[in-house]
Amino acid sequence: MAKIDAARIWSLNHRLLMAVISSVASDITALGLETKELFVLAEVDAHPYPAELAASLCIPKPSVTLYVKRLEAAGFLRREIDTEDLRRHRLQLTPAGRKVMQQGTALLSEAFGEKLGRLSAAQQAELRALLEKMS
Amino acid sequence: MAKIDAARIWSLNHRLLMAVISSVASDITALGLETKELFVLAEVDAHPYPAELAASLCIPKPSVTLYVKRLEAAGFLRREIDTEDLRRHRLQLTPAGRKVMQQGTALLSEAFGEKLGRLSAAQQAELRALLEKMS
DNA sequence: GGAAATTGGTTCAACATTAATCCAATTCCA
DNA sequence: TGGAATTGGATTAATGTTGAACCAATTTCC
Repeated sequence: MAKIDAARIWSLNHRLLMAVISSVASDITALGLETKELFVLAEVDAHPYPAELAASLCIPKPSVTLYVKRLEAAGFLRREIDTEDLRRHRLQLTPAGRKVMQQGTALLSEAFGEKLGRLSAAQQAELRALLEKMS
Repeated sequence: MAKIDAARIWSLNHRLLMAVISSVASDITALGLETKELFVLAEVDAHPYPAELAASLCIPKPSVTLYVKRLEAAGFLRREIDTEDLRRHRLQLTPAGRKVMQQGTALLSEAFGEKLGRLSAAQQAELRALLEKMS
């Protein structure tokens, strides 16, 4: 059962996440960014370099280049050459970027929260713990 | 905390799934289909009509048209006009399609199983129950 | 019965993504 | 030290995806 079940759990999970993301996609674009760009924004604090973002988010480097370029043009991101390594671009959220990131994150939270709401607080904590253990 | 935490759980989960999928992508394409096509194949038994697949998988109709066309050309899928409703195309896995679907699913299971393996059997069952409750 | 609205699926043109390739800065190591 | 290998990031040409519009079958409802 283990093998089959893993695929089933994966697929359940995948559909759940996809349903959530597509339910908020239009609200997110109303904030002035695409959902993929929101993922990037939300990771910048933890991974302030494009190469790190690409690895962390499992997206190709050229995509990161593109998203960062758009986010910078929109005034959500600032980039400066790293003084330690002149190849690297250190990224930083602007105040506007942080605001829109928090708004987008709140939208996601709200939508996912509707699903999470079917669980008790203890179960939510349990879910989080299980996911963290797997990460 | 509820709001912030929902986004955190969502994001944890998302990264986990993306990491799994990208780790098996090349093995799946070696089977002769794309990962997106595998998702379609794996849903055909439960949702044998393109419109249902689009809704169930949260992908646009034109994409389903394309994937189904490719899967049919590859001999993994057969389609026939539904006698009840001449607009509908009833889809059916071919033996080859079922085989490759099972192989692809097994790859996914194996990769996800490595993550799942960090949980006890009881915890795995718990995770599944939580996800089903949310779906 | 039959016009209007809905639904299943396709097409195509516009748009988004990415593999392959490149350049520059850095690191490795003989 | 200095040439080879590696790494960060950008570019571009090719590929993948999808919104908008479409046609045909079905359903609704007057």
